[in-house]
Amino acid sequence: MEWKIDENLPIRTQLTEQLAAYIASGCFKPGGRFPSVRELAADAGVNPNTMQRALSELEDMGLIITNRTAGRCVTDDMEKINNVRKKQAKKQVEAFLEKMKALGFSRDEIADVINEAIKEGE
Amino acid sequence: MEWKIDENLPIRTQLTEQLAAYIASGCFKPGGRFPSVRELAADAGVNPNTMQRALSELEDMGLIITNRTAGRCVTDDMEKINNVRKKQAKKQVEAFLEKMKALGFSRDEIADVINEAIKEGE
DNA sequence: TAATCTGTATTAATTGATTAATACAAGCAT
DNA sequence: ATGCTTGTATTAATCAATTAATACAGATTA
Repeated sequence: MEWKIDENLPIRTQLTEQLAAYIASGCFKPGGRFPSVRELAADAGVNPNTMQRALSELEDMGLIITNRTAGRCVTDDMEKINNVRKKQAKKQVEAFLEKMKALGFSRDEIADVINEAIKEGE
Repeated sequence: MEWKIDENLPIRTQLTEQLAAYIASGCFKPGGRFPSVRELAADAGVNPNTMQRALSELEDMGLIITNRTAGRCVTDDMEKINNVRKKQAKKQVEAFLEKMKALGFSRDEIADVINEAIKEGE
Protein backbone atom coordinates (compact mmCIF):
# COMPACT_ATOMS: atom_id res chain seq x y z
CA MET A 1 0.00 0.00 0.00
CA GLU A 2 1.31 3.35 -1.02
CA TRP A 3 0.95 6.56 0.96
CA LYS A 4 1.71 10.04 -0.30
CA ILE A 5 1.66 12.31 2.71
CA ASP A 6 2.63 15.95 2.55
CA GLU A 7 3.79 16.87 6.04
CA ASN A 8 2.69 20.45 5.50
CA LEU A 9 -0.94 19.59 5.01
CA PRO A 10 -3.44 18.14 7.50
CA ILE A 11 -2.77 14.41 7.62
CA ARG A 12 -6.25 13.21 8.44
CA THR A 13 -7.63 14.87 5.33
CA GLN A 14 -5.01 13.25 3.15
CA LEU A 15 -5.62 9.84 4.66
CA THR A 16 -9.34 10.11 4.05
CA GLU A 17 -8.86 11.28 0.50
CA GLN A 18 -6.39 8.55 -0.39
CA LEU A 19 -8.38 5.76 1.21
CA ALA A 20 -11.50 7.00 -0.56
CA ALA A 21 -9.55 6.94 -3.81
CA TYR A 22 -8.37 3.39 -3.15
CA ILE A 23 -11.95 2.30 -2.65
CA ALA A 24 -13.29 4.32 -5.56
CA SER A 25 -10.69 2.89 -7.90
CA GLY A 26 -11.41 -0.67 -6.83
CA CYS A 27 -8.16 -1.38 -4.97
CA PHE A 28 -10.40 -2.48 -2.12
CA LYS A 29 -13.03 -4.88 -3.29
CA PRO A 30 -16.65 -3.85 -2.58
CA GLY A 31 -18.01 -5.93 0.24
CA GLY A 32 -14.54 -7.13 1.14
CA ARG A 33 -12.63 -6.95 4.39
CA PHE A 34 -11.09 -3.62 5.33
CA PRO A 35 -7.81 -3.47 7.28
CA SER A 36 -7.91 -2.63 10.98
CA VAL A 37 -7.17 0.82 12.35
CA ARG A 38 -3.91 -0.27 13.89
CA GLU A 39 -2.82 -2.06 10.75
CA LEU A 40 -3.48 0.94 8.54
CA ALA A 41 -1.92 3.35 11.01
CA ALA A 42 1.26 1.30 11.19
CA ASP A 43 1.41 1.00 7.43
CA ALA A 44 0.95 4.72 6.90
CA GLY A 45 3.36 5.56 9.72
CA VAL A 46 0.68 7.52 11.47
CA ASN A 47 -0.86 7.60 14.90
CA PRO A 48 -3.78 5.16 15.30
CA ASN A 49 -5.87 8.01 16.62
CA THR A 50 -5.44 9.99 13.44
CA MET A 51 -6.25 6.98 11.30
CA GLN A 52 -9.29 6.29 13.43
CA ARG A 53 -10.64 9.74 12.62
CA ALA A 54 -9.97 9.27 8.94
CA LEU A 55 -11.92 6.01 9.02
CA SER A 56 -14.80 7.74 10.79
CA GLU A 57 -14.94 10.15 7.88
CA LEU A 58 -14.92 7.26 5.42
CA GLU A 59 -17.85 5.78 7.28
CA ASP A 60 -19.67 9.10 7.18
CA MET A 61 -19.19 9.01 3.43
CA GLY A 62 -20.77 5.58 3.41
CA LEU A 63 -17.72 3.90 1.93
CA ILE A 64 -17.06 1.49 4.76
CA ILE A 65 -19.19 -0.28 7.34
CA THR A 66 -18.16 -0.85 10.93
CA ASN A 67 -18.91 -4.01 12.85
CA ARG A 68 -17.97 -2.99 16.35
CA THR A 69 -15.83 -5.98 17.19
CA ALA A 70 -15.38 -7.74 13.91
CA GLY A 71 -13.61 -4.99 12.08
CA ARG A 72 -14.80 -3.18 9.00
CA CYS A 73 -15.67 -3.96 5.44
CA VAL A 74 -16.06 -1.99 2.27
CA THR A 75 -19.60 -1.20 1.21
CA ASP A 76 -21.03 -3.33 -1.56
CA ASP A 77 -23.18 -0.47 -2.77
CA MET A 78 -21.56 0.20 -6.12
CA GLU A 79 -23.77 3.19 -6.75
CA LYS A 80 -22.50 4.87 -3.61
CA ILE A 81 -18.91 4.13 -4.57
CA ASN A 82 -19.41 5.53 -8.03
CA ASN A 83 -21.08 8.62 -6.66
CA VAL A 84 -18.14 9.30 -4.40
CA ARG A 85 -15.78 8.73 -7.29
CA LYS A 86 -17.61 11.24 -9.44
CA LYS A 87 -17.92 13.73 -6.64
CA GLN A 88 -14.22 13.60 -5.82
CA ALA A 89 -13.30 13.90 -9.47
CA LYS A 90 -15.54 16.90 -9.92
CA LYS A 91 -13.98 18.52 -6.89
CA GLN A 92 -10.49 17.99 -8.30
CA VAL A 93 -11.45 19.28 -11.72
CA GLU A 94 -13.04 22.42 -10.34
CA ALA A 95 -10.14 23.18 -8.02
CA PHE A 96 -7.70 22.64 -10.85
CA LEU A 97 -9.53 24.89 -13.30
CA GLU A 98 -9.86 27.62 -10.72
CA LYS A 99 -6.16 27.67 -9.99
CA MET A 100 -5.22 27.65 -13.64
CA LYS A 101 -7.53 30.54 -14.32
CA ALA A 102 -6.00 32.43 -11.41
CA LEU A 103 -2.65 31.98 -13.15
CA GLY A 104 -4.15 33.65 -16.18
CA PHE A 105 -4.66 30.59 -18.35
CA SER A 106 -7.50 30.75 -20.84
CA ARG A 107 -9.76 27.77 -21.49
CA ASP A 108 -7.89 26.95 -24.64
CA GLU A 109 -4.52 27.19 -22.95
CA ILE A 110 -5.69 24.90 -20.17
CA ALA A 111 -6.92 22.36 -22.69
CA ASP A 112 -3.61 22.51 -24.53
CA VAL A 113 -1.50 22.12 -21.43
CA ILE A 114 -3.49 19.23 -20.02
CA ASN A 115 -3.65 17.32 -23.28
CA GLU A 116 0.06 17.80 -23.69
CA ALA A 117 0.73 16.49 -20.17
CA ILE A 118 -1.45 13.44 -20.78
CA LYS A 119 0.43 12.64 -23.97
CA GLU A 120 3.82 13.02 -22.32
CA GLY A 121 2.99 10.49 -19.66
CA GLU A 122 2.60 7.70 -22.19
CA MET B 1 -8.93 42.06 -4.25
CA GLU B 2 -10.30 38.62 -3.81
CA TRP B 3 -9.08 36.04 -1.32
CA LYS B 4 -10.02 32.40 -1.26
CA ILE B 5 -8.79 31.02 2.01
CA ASP B 6 -9.53 27.51 3.16
CA GLU B 7 -9.33 27.59 6.95
CA ASN B 8 -8.28 23.96 7.01
CA LEU B 9 -5.09 24.52 5.07
CA PRO B 10 -2.00 26.51 6.05
CA ILE B 11 -2.83 30.16 5.42
CA ARG B 12 0.66 31.38 4.58
CA THR B 13 0.95 28.90 1.73
CA GLN B 14 -2.35 29.98 0.29
CA LEU B 15 -1.47 33.65 0.53
CA THR B 16 1.81 33.08 -1.27
CA GLU B 17 0.17 31.02 -3.97
CA GLN B 18 -2.60 33.49 -4.61
CA LEU B 19 -0.35 36.52 -4.62
CA ALA B 20 2.02 34.74 -6.98
CA ALA B 21 -0.93 34.00 -9.23
CA TYR B 22 -2.01 37.64 -9.15
CA ILE B 23 1.45 38.68 -10.26
CA ALA B 24 1.78 35.90 -12.81
CA SER B 25 -1.54 36.75 -14.37
CA GLY B 26 -0.68 40.43 -14.60
CA CYS B 27 -3.10 41.74 -11.98
CA PHE B 28 -0.09 43.48 -10.51
CA LYS B 29 1.84 45.37 -13.13
CA PRO B 30 5.52 44.40 -13.51
CA GLY B 31 7.68 47.11 -11.99
CA GLY B 32 4.68 48.65 -10.28
CA ARG B 33 4.02 49.44 -6.64
CA PHE B 34 3.11 46.56 -4.37
CA PRO B 35 0.73 47.06 -1.42
CA SER B 36 2.13 47.26 2.08
CA VAL B 37 2.13 44.34 4.50
CA ARG B 38 -0.46 45.92 6.74
CA GLU B 39 -2.67 46.84 3.83
CA LEU B 40 -2.63 43.33 2.41
CA ALA B 41 -3.08 41.75 5.83
CA ALA B 42 -6.12 43.89 6.56
CA ASP B 43 -7.58 43.16 3.15
CA ALA B 44 -7.12 39.42 3.51
CA GLY B 45 -8.34 39.47 7.11
CA VAL B 46 -5.11 37.96 8.26
CA ASN B 47 -2.44 38.74 10.81
CA PRO B 48 0.27 41.09 9.48
CA ASN B 49 2.87 38.63 10.68
CA THR B 50 1.47 35.88 8.52
CA MET B 51 1.29 38.16 5.50
CA GLN B 52 4.83 39.28 6.16
CA ARG B 53 6.02 35.70 5.86
CA ALA B 54 4.07 35.18 2.69
CA LEU B 55 5.73 38.25 1.22
CA SER B 56 9.14 36.94 2.22
CA GLU B 57 8.39 33.85 0.20
CA LEU B 58 7.33 35.96 -2.75
CA GLU B 59 10.64 37.76 -2.52
CA ASP B 60 12.51 34.46 -2.37
CA MET B 61 10.74 33.55 -5.58
CA GLY B 62 12.01 36.77 -7.07
CA LEU B 63 8.54 38.13 -7.75
CA ILE B 64 8.78 41.23 -5.62
CA ILE B 65 11.57 43.55 -4.52
CA THR B 66 11.81 45.10 -1.09
CA ASN B 67 13.01 48.63 -0.44
CA ARG B 68 13.42 48.62 3.29
CA THR B 69 11.52 51.81 4.03
CA ALA B 70 9.88 52.67 0.75
CA GLY B 71 7.74 49.58 0.44
CA ARG B 72 7.90 46.96 -2.27
CA CYS B 73 7.40 46.72 -5.96
CA VAL B 74 6.76 43.95 -8.42
CA THR B 75 9.75 42.75 -10.41
CA ASP B 76 9.98 43.99 -13.96
CA ASP B 77 11.74 40.80 -15.05
CA MET B 78 9.10 39.34 -17.31
CA GLU B 79 11.10 36.19 -17.85
CA LYS B 80 11.11 35.47 -14.15
CA ILE B 81 7.39 36.08 -13.94
CA ASN B 82 6.71 33.78 -16.85
CA ASN B 83 8.91 31.11 -15.39
CA VAL B 84 6.99 31.19 -12.15
CA ARG B 85 3.74 31.08 -14.07
CA LYS B 86 4.84 28.00 -15.98
CA LYS B 87 6.24 26.33 -12.90
CA GLN B 88 3.07 26.84 -10.89
CA ALA B 89 0.95 25.62 -13.76
CA LYS B 90 3.04 22.50 -14.14
CA LYS B 91 2.72 21.83 -10.44
CA GLN B 92 -1.06 22.13 -10.62
CA VAL B 93 -1.28 19.91 -13.68
CA GLU B 94 0.82 17.17 -12.16
CA ALA B 95 -1.03 17.23 -8.85
CA PHE B 96 -4.33 17.09 -10.69
CA LEU B 97 -3.36 14.19 -12.91
CA GLU B 98 -2.04 12.23 -9.98
CA LYS B 99 -5.24 12.56 -8.01
CA MET B 100 -7.39 11.67 -10.97
CA LYS B 101 -5.33 8.56 -11.62
CA ALA B 102 -5.66 7.62 -7.97
CA LEU B 103 -9.41 7.76 -8.49
CA GLY B 104 -9.00 5.27 -11.27
CA PHE B 105 -9.41 7.60 -14.21
CA SER B 106 -7.62 6.62 -17.40
CA ARG B 107 -5.87 9.18 -19.57
CA ASP B 108 -8.78 9.23 -21.96
CA GLU B 109 -11.31 9.62 -19.21
CA ILE B 110 -9.37 12.52 -17.74
CA ALA B 111 -9.22 14.21 -21.12
CA ASP B 112 -12.95 13.75 -21.57
CA VAL B 113 -13.87 15.07 -18.15
CA ILE B 114 -11.66 18.12 -18.35
CA ASN B 115 -12.72 19.07 -21.85
CA GLU B 116 -16.32 18.69 -20.80
CA ALA B 117 -15.78 20.92 -17.77
CA ILE B 118 -14.12 23.57 -19.89
CA LYS B 119 -17.02 23.59 -22.33
CA GLU B 120 -19.59 23.81 -19.56
CA GLY B 121 -18.02 26.92 -18.11
CA GLU B 122 -18.69 28.89 -21.25
C1' DT C 1 10.34 69.59 12.30
C1' DA C 2 6.50 66.51 13.27
C1' DA C 3 3.57 63.10 11.70
C1' DT C 4 3.12 59.17 9.11
C1' DC C 5 4.30 55.31 6.47
C1' DT C 6 7.50 51.64 5.36
C1' DG C 7 9.66 46.87 6.48
C1' DT C 8 11.37 44.23 10.22
C1' DA C 9 11.97 42.05 14.77
C1' DT C 10 10.60 40.12 19.10
C1' DT C 11 8.04 37.83 22.65
C1' DA C 12 4.01 35.66 24.42
C1' DA C 13 -0.54 33.71 23.91
C1' DT C 14 -3.66 30.97 21.52
C1' DT C 15 -5.39 27.47 18.78
C1' DG C 16 -5.62 23.09 16.41
C1' DA C 17 -3.55 18.88 14.75
C1' DT C 18 -1.07 15.12 15.91
C1' DT C 19 0.99 12.01 18.92
C1' DA C 20 1.26 9.22 23.02
C1' DA C 21 -0.14 6.02 26.30
C1' DT C 22 -3.63 3.63 27.93
C1' DA C 23 -8.02 1.40 29.00
C1' DC C 24 -12.34 -1.00 28.04
C1' DA C 25 -15.93 -4.10 26.11
C1' DA C 26 -17.30 -7.35 22.66
C1' DG C 27 -16.49 -11.10 19.53
C1' DC C 28 -13.79 -15.03 17.88
C1' DA C 29 -10.67 -18.93 17.68
C1' DT C 30 -7.98 -22.33 19.99
C1' DA D 1 -12.04 -20.35 29.59
C1' DT D 2 -7.93 -17.93 27.66
C1' DG D 3 -5.81 -15.11 24.67
C1' DC D 4 -6.12 -12.43 20.74
C1' DT D 5 -8.10 -8.88 17.79
C1' DT D 6 -11.60 -5.65 16.97
C1' DG D 7 -13.39 -0.62 17.43
C1' DT D 8 -13.79 3.03 20.66
C1' DA D 9 -12.82 6.42 24.34
C1' DT D 10 -10.06 9.29 27.25
C1' DT D 11 -6.50 12.24 28.93
C1' DA D 12 -2.23 14.54 28.53
C1' DA D 13 1.75 15.98 25.95
C1' DT D 14 3.82 17.90 22.00
C1' DC D 15 4.41 20.62 18.07
C1' DA D 16 3.51 24.08 14.52
C1' DA D 17 0.75 27.76 12.72
C1' DT D 18 -1.39 31.78 13.65
C1' DT D 19 -2.47 35.66 16.24
C1' DA D 20 -1.48 39.45 19.25
C1' DA D 21 0.78 43.38 20.88
C1' DT D 22 4.47 45.97 20.50
C1' DA D 23 8.78 48.28 19.30
C1' DC D 24 12.34 50.22 16.29
C1' DA D 25 14.79 52.57 12.41
C1' DG D 26 14.68 54.80 8.19
C1' DA D 27 12.26 57.39 4.53
C1' DT D 28 8.70 60.38 2.97
C1' DT D 29 5.55 64.05 3.35
C1' DA D 30 3.01 67.85 4.89
